[in-house]
Amino acid sequence: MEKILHKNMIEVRPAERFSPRHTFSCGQCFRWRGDEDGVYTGIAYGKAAKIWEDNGSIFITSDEQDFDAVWCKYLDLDRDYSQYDAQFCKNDFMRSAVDFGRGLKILAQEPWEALISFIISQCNNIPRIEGIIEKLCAFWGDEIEFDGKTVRTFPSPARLAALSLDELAPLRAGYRADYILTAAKAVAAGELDFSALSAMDTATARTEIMKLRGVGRKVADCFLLFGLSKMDAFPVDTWMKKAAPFYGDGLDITSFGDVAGIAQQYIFYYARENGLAAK
DNA sequence: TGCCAGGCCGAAA
DNA sequence: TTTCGGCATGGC
Repeated sequence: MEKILHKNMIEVRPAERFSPRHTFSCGQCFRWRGDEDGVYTGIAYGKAAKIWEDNGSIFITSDEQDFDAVWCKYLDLDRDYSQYDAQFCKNDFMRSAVDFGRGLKILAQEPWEALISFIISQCNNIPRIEGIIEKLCAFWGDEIEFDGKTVRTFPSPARLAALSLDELAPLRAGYRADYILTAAKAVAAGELDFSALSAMDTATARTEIMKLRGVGRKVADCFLLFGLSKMDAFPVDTWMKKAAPFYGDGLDITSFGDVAGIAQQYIFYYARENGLAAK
């Protein structure tokens, strides 16, 4: 991967291993917005940026320091996913899924944001998930200036922990509000330590995070995969169950071993975008 | 209008 | 251990 410095912008090439569209619209994150030109705007680790692809390169509005400290890791740019193609493409279905989503990357999201985002996602549809998270940030996030306007970060655990259920009511998050508050209080009180979880093996970390009220196997594995970059975690949701008869044709998600989570994301994205139905 | 959404909890079997 | 009703809300 080649990094080229421009004024207020970093160029990375070649671009074929990273697709902003597939990465930001494959259902792993809820705060990146694309415009009609394919320019995506979002916030991570307190930094805002625009990211787009043009003429074989990826462009990121960032200085070199933020690129090295935040974006390179967040976008998983150093990992070449093509190394998994032979492993993933074991049948026609998997070949189609990988072809469809080629260029998607598993984002290294902030653990706290990933946890809350996927607590909100449970039994919910994506437009509404995005709406609830947008309100969450608008109400309680910190202001930062970007591109001539004010944008807001994802609110801190302490900020949310100080709220009551009544104060969370404007989110219209339903029964999930209680889960959000429970998680915020656990993190703010130091009972839930993301660094400690990160150091654990996946199975142990899963057992620990599932002790939180409102966190079952599905939310836990989304948190492990998208929030702690544990690539062997593999969330199984309704779409994955619908897809199972297809990818499971002599194949099992666990057979993808320590990158099962990446395989899972190809399958989920392909199944959802193509309205895959069970046989 | 009714069905469904990147589910989870607690009780019953 | 598996199954199942209830849960809040709103997108489609």
